[in-house]
Amino acid sequence: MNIGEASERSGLPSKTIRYYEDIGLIRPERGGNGYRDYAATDIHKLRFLQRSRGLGFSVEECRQLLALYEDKSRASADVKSIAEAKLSEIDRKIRELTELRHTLEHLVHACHGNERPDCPILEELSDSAA
Amino acid sequence: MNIGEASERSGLPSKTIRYYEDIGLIRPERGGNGYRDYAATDIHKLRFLQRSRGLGFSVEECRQLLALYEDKSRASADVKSIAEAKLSEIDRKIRELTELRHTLEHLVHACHGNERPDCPILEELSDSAA
DNA sequence: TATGAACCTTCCCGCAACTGGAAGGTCAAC
DNA sequence: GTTGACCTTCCAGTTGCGGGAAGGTTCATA
Repeated sequence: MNIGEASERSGLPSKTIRYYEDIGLIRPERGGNGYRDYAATDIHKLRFLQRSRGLGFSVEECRQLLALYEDKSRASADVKSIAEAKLSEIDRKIRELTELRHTLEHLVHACHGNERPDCPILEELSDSAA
Repeated sequence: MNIGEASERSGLPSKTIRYYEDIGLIRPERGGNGYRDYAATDIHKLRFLQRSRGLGFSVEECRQLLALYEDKSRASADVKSIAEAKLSEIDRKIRELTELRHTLEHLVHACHGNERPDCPILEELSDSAA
């Protein structure tokens, strides 16, 4: 199957699929005309990539997950530890964003938002220790 | 003052300060030896940038904020609207990450994390509609 | 049979916001 | 005079693609 259909079936843009090939995540066959030819297992991998990227795994993490997926003798603990690391990373990001939210909300509430030039937001950014 | 001291006082790496100059955010004087020479107002701007970047504003947003900061006739409403837009963007990111967290936590809990190869995480990534 | 659209190919540039490193100039101390 | 810590510019790399050029292939239609 050509890349266009692979794109439709996997939910990934053709550009992305070519990129994944570039960085060695997938290796489709080539037809006599030079076109990429995707087999069912390739589509499977592409969908796997689409989902794991959607879950916030980096491409390198996806590479690890894909390797574990193809290694029938791997322990589920190996996969779990990657997922747990990602989980705590997500937690950290949520914490950081929440703090940011508080600070910014405080500033927004303090600002009158009128036609006058005095603005607590700029004052805070400029003067104090945020 | 040289870039090293400007770096210490602003909390920004020298590389970043040079980059901000490259993209036109600051324009320090130059000494006879070609060294950048930072005045107090430059340090002020750099700290402003350091804080607003830390609050999650993009460099382009920082450029706007800096322009508003320097424009004594601007209305505080202009600043407030930028901050409010950023606030809802942060909210959106938090929501997305929270959803992600739920999905991933569900998978992690479902996985035994032992020496056996069966792993619900990989099964989910591979088979179903995440 | 021609031709036009819709595919496909490779290649290279660009994004954000820096970071690292190479090659070289300057300055202050010993 | 020489060491070492500064400073300079420039170039390349990062992440994960997207845009677009220049060209080949395939298929339907006039």
